[in-house]
Amino acid sequence: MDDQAIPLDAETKAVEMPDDHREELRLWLRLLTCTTLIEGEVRSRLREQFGVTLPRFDLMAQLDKAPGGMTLSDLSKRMMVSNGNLTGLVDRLVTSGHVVRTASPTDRRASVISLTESGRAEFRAMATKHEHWIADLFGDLTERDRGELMRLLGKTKLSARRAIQGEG
Amino acid sequence: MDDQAIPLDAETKAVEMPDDHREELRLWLRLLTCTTLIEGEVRSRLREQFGVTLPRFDLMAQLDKAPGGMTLSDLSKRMMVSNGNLTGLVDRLVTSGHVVRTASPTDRRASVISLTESGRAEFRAMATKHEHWIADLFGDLTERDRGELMRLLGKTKLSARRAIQGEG
DNA sequence: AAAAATTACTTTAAGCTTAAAACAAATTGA
DNA sequence: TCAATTTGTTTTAAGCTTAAAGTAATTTTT
Repeated sequence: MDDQAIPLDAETKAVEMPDDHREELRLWLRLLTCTTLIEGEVRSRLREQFGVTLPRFDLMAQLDKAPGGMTLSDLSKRMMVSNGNLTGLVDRLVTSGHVVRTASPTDRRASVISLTESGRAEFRAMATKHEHWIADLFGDLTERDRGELMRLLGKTKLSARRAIQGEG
Repeated sequence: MDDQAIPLDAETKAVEMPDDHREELRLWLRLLTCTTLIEGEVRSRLREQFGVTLPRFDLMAQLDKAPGGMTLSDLSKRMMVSNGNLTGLVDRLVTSGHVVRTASPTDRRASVISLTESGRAEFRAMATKHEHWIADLFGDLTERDRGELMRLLGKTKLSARRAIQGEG
């Protein structure tokens, strides 16, 4: 094998070096930047225009999709946050009148959380605006871009899950 | 123009309805899911294997790239977090001996934050592992996938910035 | 040079978030 | 059946995060 000290250009280097993963790192940082950027803007607009926090909005969004309500465990899985986190979040939303806790008829440990009528109405108004903000934030992507990004993120999601399951 | 009440299938609907942005919403939620998934796993491994939190790691990563140190404002811009947040984060890292504050020679308001020797050594060890984790998490994407995802996220970043600047 | 505006940072209050420990109810297994 | 395990939730302690208000130093404007 030819192993002489021939200078390599950047392209070649990336291929030749067995353990260089700077490219994946840059990809991850860019993904993180996009999310942080958009999330921050959404958070800011929700606060300014509706006086609501993003976690509260996210929780109400989950409940809006489940007319019969959800348990804390369901919410925890869907929202990918800890159970303990939800206890406090739900408490505050109960206090503000957006959601109610109902004893589960089938499981005495669990309670079912649902939107109140006013909570649902308030959420729907916010959700409409929210959807427009998102459309605007992604507005410079073509339909083709969006489809392709969707596909690649789907693949990324599966890859991450595989890596997580494999180790955990 | 033919404007009769002909039933539309889902495909046609998406095209015909002027104000439906569910597709962008789904894209955003998927982006968020990917980030949350990966971030959670990285956070968990950093804690288990090194007893360090993700924000501490992120801060050290910024300082490692700036041998001369950085001011809080620099860090704030780079990390996209508030100034007040950094004050506490830096305080804790000073206490644990990972970073030092030095009075800025040119600006009496500012202090320069830099890694200590041991802080840098510790970070480098973590960073090596971290890079492998990321490579593994993105491991099922081909080189072509990664390039394409990088490009689309770049476009997304610009689009979001445009939408934010335009309103702000 | 003095006033006005900006910049760098800290403090505060409130809320978010997690991990870990605890508890009770439900399920599984012997 | 009864013990062991799992599941649903809460509590606790610590740390993260933000927005807003405040302080001090610097820069810009007049």
